[in-house]
Amino acid sequence: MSNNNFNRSVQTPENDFSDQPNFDEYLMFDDWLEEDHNYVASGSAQNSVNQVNDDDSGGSSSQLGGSTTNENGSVLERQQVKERVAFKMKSEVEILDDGFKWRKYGKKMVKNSPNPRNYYKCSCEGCPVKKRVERDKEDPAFVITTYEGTHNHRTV
DNA sequence: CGGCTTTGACCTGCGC
DNA sequence: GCGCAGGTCAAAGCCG
Repeated sequence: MSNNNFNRSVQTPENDFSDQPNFDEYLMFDDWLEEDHNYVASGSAQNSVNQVNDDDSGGSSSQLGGSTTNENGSVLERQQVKERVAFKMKSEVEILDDGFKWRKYGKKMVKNSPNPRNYYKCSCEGCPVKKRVERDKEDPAFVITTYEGTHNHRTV
């Protein structure tokens, strides 16, 4: 299954990004739907994010995972949404060489952040994967990347 | 010349 | 029903 290829690349960022000098820290969320909502709506979850980055402890990240299981409807809803993975890392550049080739198709100012959000599609024909990239509103040194979908091909 | 980025406009969903 | 915000499209310009 080629899914594994994509999963592997996002779940072990240190492998793919080891040659990127700026990644002092990174943080990854599996199925970050609820956190994403909180982040956009109020920024409350973002404090947790900062805590994790500040502390870099496994306990904090499990706190994020545990907070997503309280609503019946949203669990079902989440299962219907295509795979989404978000992670935040310390980087000066927004365009990371993650093994795939991306084409920018949009840029948008978002309400809760002074920084624009950039939209990218995988430029491999037929591949449905998209990603959003935005800078942390409080820590511009951090970049928040959200991958949506699964690559149906191997790395470019 | 081809591919990519930029940028404004348009569409859609959601909350009030 | 209206307004707002997010997401996508498409034309034009730029760069290799």
